[in-house]
Amino acid sequence: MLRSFSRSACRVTAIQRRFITSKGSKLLKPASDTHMSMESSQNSLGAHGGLDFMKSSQISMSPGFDPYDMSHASAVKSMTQSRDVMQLWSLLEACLYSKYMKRAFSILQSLYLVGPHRHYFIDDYNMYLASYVENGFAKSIADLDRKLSDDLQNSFPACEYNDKTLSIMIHNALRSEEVNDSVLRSINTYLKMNMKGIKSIISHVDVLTVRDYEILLGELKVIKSSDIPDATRVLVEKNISARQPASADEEGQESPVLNRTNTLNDKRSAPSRVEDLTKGIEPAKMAELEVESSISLDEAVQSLEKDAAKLTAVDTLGMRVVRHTLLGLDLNEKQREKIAQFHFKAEENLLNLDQKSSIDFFEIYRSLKSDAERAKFDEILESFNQERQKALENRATDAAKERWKHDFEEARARGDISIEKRLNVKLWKWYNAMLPLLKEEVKNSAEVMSGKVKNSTKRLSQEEIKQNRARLDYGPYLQLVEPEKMCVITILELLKLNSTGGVIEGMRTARAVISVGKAIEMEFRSEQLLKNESQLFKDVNKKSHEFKKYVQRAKSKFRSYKIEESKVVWPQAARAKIGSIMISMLIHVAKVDLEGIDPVTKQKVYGEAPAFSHGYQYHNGSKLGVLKIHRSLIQQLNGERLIASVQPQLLPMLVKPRDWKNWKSGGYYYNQSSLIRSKDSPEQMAYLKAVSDANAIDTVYKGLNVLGETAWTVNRKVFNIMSEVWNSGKDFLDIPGIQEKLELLPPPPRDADPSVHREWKLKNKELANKFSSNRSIRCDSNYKLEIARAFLGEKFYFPHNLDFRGRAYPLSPHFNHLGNDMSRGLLIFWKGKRLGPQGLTWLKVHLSNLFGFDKAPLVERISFAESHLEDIRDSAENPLNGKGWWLKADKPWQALATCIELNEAYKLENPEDFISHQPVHQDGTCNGLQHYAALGGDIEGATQVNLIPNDRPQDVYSHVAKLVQARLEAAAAKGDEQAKVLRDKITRKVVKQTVMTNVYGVTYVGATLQIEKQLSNIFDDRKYSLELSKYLAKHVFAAVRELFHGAHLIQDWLAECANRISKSIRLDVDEKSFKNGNKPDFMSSVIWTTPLGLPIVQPYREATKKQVTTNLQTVFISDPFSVNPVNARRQKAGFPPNFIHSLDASHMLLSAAACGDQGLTFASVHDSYWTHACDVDLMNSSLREQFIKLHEVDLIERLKNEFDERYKNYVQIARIDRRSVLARRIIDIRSKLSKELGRPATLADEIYMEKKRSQLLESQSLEDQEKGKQMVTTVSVVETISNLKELETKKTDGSALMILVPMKLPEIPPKGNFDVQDLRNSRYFFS
Amino acid sequence: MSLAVRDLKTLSKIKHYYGFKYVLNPAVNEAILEKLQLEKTYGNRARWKVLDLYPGPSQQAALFYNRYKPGQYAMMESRPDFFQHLSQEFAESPLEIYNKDPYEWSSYVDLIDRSQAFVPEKQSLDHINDKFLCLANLTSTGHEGLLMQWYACIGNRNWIQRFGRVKMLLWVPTTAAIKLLGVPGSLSRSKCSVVREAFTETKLVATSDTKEIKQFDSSVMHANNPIIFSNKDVWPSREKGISLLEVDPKAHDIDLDNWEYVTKHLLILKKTPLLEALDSLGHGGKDYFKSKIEDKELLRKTPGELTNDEFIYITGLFANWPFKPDIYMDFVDIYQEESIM
DNA sequence: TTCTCTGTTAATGATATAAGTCCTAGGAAGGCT
DNA sequence: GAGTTTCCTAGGGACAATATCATTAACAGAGGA
Repeated sequence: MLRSFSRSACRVTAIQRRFITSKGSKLLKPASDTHMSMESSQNSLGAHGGLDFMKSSQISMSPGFDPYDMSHASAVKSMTQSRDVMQLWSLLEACLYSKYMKRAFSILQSLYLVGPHRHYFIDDYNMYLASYVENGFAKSIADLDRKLSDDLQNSFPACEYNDKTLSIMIHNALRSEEVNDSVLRSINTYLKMNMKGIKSIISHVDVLTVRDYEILLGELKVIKSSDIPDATRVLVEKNISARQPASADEEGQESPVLNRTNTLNDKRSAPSRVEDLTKGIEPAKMAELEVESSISLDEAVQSLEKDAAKLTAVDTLGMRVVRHTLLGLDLNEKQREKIAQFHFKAEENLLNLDQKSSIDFFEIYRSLKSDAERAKFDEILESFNQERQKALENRATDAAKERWKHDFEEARARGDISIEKRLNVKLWKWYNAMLPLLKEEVKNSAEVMSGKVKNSTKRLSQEEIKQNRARLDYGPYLQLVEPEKMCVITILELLKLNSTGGVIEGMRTARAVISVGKAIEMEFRSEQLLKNESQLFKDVNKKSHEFKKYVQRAKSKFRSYKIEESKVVWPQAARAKIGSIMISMLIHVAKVDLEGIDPVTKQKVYGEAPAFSHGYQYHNGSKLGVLKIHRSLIQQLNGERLIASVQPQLLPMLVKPRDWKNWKSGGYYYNQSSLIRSKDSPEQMAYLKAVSDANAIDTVYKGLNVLGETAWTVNRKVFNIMSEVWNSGKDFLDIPGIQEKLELLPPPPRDADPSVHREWKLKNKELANKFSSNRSIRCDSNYKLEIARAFLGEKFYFPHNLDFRGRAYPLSPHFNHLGNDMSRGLLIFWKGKRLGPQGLTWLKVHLSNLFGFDKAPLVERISFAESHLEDIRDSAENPLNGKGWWLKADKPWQALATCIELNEAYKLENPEDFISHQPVHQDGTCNGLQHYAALGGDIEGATQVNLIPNDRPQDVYSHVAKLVQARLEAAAAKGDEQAKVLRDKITRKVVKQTVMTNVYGVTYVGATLQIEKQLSNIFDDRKYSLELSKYLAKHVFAAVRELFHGAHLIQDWLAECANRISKSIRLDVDEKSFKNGNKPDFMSSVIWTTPLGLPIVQPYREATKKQVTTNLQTVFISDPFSVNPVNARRQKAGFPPNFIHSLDASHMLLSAAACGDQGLTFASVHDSYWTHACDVDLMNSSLREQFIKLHEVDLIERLKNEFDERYKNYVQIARIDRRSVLARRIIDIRSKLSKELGRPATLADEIYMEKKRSQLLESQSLEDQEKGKQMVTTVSVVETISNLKELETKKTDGSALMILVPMKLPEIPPKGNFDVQDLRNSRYFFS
Repeated sequence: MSLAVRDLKTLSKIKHYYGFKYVLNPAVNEAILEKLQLEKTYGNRARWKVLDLYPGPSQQAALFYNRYKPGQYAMMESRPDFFQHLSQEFAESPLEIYNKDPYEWSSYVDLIDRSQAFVPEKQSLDHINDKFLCLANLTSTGHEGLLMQWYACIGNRNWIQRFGRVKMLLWVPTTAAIKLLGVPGSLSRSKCSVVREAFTETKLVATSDTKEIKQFDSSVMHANNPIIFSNKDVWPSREKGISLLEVDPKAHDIDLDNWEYVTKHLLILKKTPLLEALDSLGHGGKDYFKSKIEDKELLRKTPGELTNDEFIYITGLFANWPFKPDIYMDFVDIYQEESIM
């Protein structure tokens, strides 16, 4: 079948659809509105396999939507504006929180002046107004009325209030002492002023408190119960009935929440969106159920606890219930005792290891007999963990501080005055020294900001004036977080950054200041959430356990509401400034005690020196600001457990992550994370927001939520072994041993030959490099182990989000299943499943795979494991002192875990009865090539990567190795020396990595290095092996190209598309893009939509960095809001692999969703999919089905259509021979144009002319269309030419003429005959 | 016999100049030689050895040879076009041509030690070596690094400077000359000018009439009174000019390692008062030096205003600092890590 | 009172820093078949 | 004379940063019309 046939059908529909939608939308409406209108027509769009591609791609291409890729001038303008807005926002926010209402108001005035932002201005005003009210600036109702009308009429005439404004007014009215008639009158007026109905006013749970609702509903009776958002309603009603027991019945009858018609205005309160923990059950019912059970529990608690003799006091009722439930389970004596003594203090930091009397929840869970008990246990653990998670996320800094204090006091009590004081004692001292300094600074800058300090009044030195000016900049941010916390944060951050950035005993200043600033911002955000929360719920009766649930639910609703709402991030420069202030203060106070030898007197001397020192180092002639940590401190740090300094946002979660519902709501509870971690690409964010608002990427959310739902725990056995190895301090597998300090070579004599000096320098650099990379690996392993230790016996989850191509990653970076062999070996599923016959065999296969024996038929792999049963037993029972068979595996730690699992299973009479927690992996055969083969319909390629059924799995790497071998033989025969040397050295291993990464666009240099790594084992001479590697890399590339011809055609096509797109010009560019003559700045990046509807924007642009002055030094940081030309090279090089990654990511998410539907536990590492051993077959068939579903559509064709549509009317620059006919015609047109303009015409003029033509052609009026057809432009002339290719020349001199030609993408390479449906029977597809 | 001196017109036919620039006006070159009065230093012509590095079109070499007829005149040139040109030009002359790259340290070992083809006389450090002169052209911007290393070699007394205080006549880009000749307090004061001050007596002999020469410190122009030639006499001629430096090495006994560390770090903060700048030398630098330096006036100066003697003074204090940092760990290794999964 | 000119300041851009200089792609030329 | 090879050069890359100087833009204030 020919490609052209199958490809055209889809195109017509796409264009028609676009036509319909573009008519339906209004140009000037904000993007989100446009999409809403489109939503109605979406049903007809889902034709392609039910995936979200169509819906989403149309949104991002709709006429009103143009976030970034606009003309240079307007892009610059809007981006500078949005940068300004961002800065103003963050300032506004800061001022409001620190109660500088005056300054806040003037910021509002500036914001008001930003034209395009006007539409959203009312939100900012509301923020201001709410703060105004909250801080008691409104003396009375009338007072605020006056203010509002004055502001809106005089200061911001073009701004209209909205329902939120009204809810603030109501809230203010209800603040007054007594609720009398006049209050009621006012409230009634406000309610009547509604824009979208009373319900809309009432929906603002972030403004109105529970008490407010109570009064409105209970006392004033001006609203209906059904108007209150769900989560809050139950709470309000309960509260009312608690206050007025008499009328409880009455209210209760009214309350049943059956009204489901209230979704029109406020999506967020849609009752169908059930809160995290109560998935699938209608809230009201749920509530009833819980009330019942918890009340009865309450009673039971009393009776049961009377008997328990030695229960440790547990203060809250909630925790009593937790413990009670646990004790109610079927447990053995030891477990009971443990639980009885366990504190159940949620506030106890998980990371305070020494103080934690640990309880192994996993062990208890595993010992439970019935599913019912396990379910009950899970539920109760979840509610306990809910509290702990909150404590973890919010009290991290306090916990650290408490520990320092504790250690300090202990040391003092002991009278310990030795020089080698414990680290924490030092930290506590620093903290105490720093705090007053910081408080002083906070005070000073507060004074400067409130205008009390005038530079003119007092005589101030030049420096003070400068300092005060700077305070105006950073002052607002300094007021937001308690000084105590800021001190702790600063200290922790600096310790954490020790030896990063290639600095030997310290860190880069730039990184340090930004990290500190960022950490403070993070603290502010989560604190802010908490504060608001307690503010709004302060009147709620919390004493009874029964209420807790409601409060919790309402709070969680409130939180996600609030998180979604927050739009501000501090500008990088502000972070740096704050950070530098903090750090310079710490430098000032933090001291260490020293001893040293005086070089003159040779006496021992004692002294004191700053613990941190700011200086510079050179690298290749460029300066680098560094913050050095004193050596004596470094030595102490090496021995410490620094786990406490890990931000809680970087740890796994104790409870199920918040579901992804929206592009910026999901993951942690008190911290915002965004769906896509596109580092500072506002462009992609804009696209993402649009599709997210249109609910076009629900499959993505669904997949991610499945990943987040997977509960894990730490494999205690493996952990113990690892811990033993670790504590020995020796190097073992990939863990480097402890190294005391960096020993450098002594310098050669001064008058030695310069080459000797050079050698010495190089050697030392290498030593330092080795040292610090070992150190950082060991440090990283330490983090992993310590986190694992903290989570021993716990049930935890990994919240996920996506990188810019849509690949999923856990948010917690240190310890997760994507990590190295060590992390993976430590992780097992919380949930266990019986192996069964299939499970047992898969477990064996898994072991065989881990040994690298993964390309044989399954039977052989099974027998591999079976033939090593004795080794398995030995490894499991005697891992460190036995034969150490597991150490020979490719992935030893995971192999060990599997050995242990198998060994345990075989201890049973019937191993199939074993309850297994071990994840079993299924990996694709070079997953990238699988996608390429499917895209190209390339039969040979498909065979190689097991898309086509076969009784033996194909081994690509061996195959390529063979091909390379053949090439070398041929070359050797011709007398090629290098080929002769290499011909018998080609193994599977040598080529493996290169073949694999080739798909992902590895460069020639990268491949050379990979091969060199392998060859360096054979050849000693580094230079020689590098030379050979280069040579070999060429051959490997050629061989892969030969073998996967189809894939490479596609790859080239993708690259060429990216190349042309990133060198194309939009018609509405303006002169600014042409500032360097006829070399315009290219602004279009490659944008596409994944099959799941996720829009991907390649973020490769030329970054512009600027110097920002801070207290310590200037730092060089990039401004994410600047509009920069694209980096065409990177766009081109990145696109093919990124496209493939976006496909494998789609496949993963689809599979995740499918597996989730089937109730499988599912985890993935990009192209390696994990589940329980017994479910592997089920998962495999899902994987195949989803792969087929993905590739049923001709994705390349669809991509081209999308491109054609998105980059329609773009032009590119070509060079043609000046003497050709075409050239003469163009010159002719140009001279005419010049005459009209009265000046020489530029390329920009031509583009403008062409723009007019295309506007006419696309116009609705026939007359205009006709005009357009008549118009002759330099581009239209080219369109008439068919042999453009022939005319093009490469010459850059005078003989060539630069012309504009319409951008045309190359033709798609023909598709082969492979039918993806064949995959269904290929069992080695993933194995 | 006299060697032919080619003019600019002829020599500009050489295809590649590899980014180097040469003065190709015989009159200018003659004037320069006249001004240098080398005969005062090098009395014994027969035992006089001259090493000419990157001779290029070799107009200067021909003039030099014609004027002085030194006992040995060796040229080191490996660039194909120039090497070929030299081979033709001096085939029948006493001038020696070595096809070696002056950039490589090994070239000198080969020439001097291994092949013994050019063996200069080693002399003591109390005078300029009167049997060995080095001429070189380092006018390519890419070779500025080499120039600076040669200066460092003077301090280290290695490379050709192991034969005593060997005078060098160096053609360099004017911008480099400006940097090297910076005096305390001037705008162009930098580490390399301190190096120059510490190890050498360097004079500006000649410079082209491009506009950069305004940046020379007026005292330099005054004291050296250089020949100013037209930039048109330079080939290939661009807007940037070249200058000739006469470098006379000095004897010194500086504690080089510490001195390097101190100057390097202090000169980063050229315009920061010394007391503050000293803090960047290591943990507690400010306190230590404050207690050691009596002269408060010195502490108020900025590093850019310090003379080498003052740097040496500070170096002395630094060396005796009990808690001084490890000066050999003074480098960074960027580009490792940064692989966030 | 409004407007223009001038001096001041903030912001932005440019340049030097250290001191072994990486590699490869692309193009012109030169010497060969 | 076409094609291949060789050699040069530019040019991309990581001056993947920072201090300081030069230049420009912005701004305020004074003084004149």
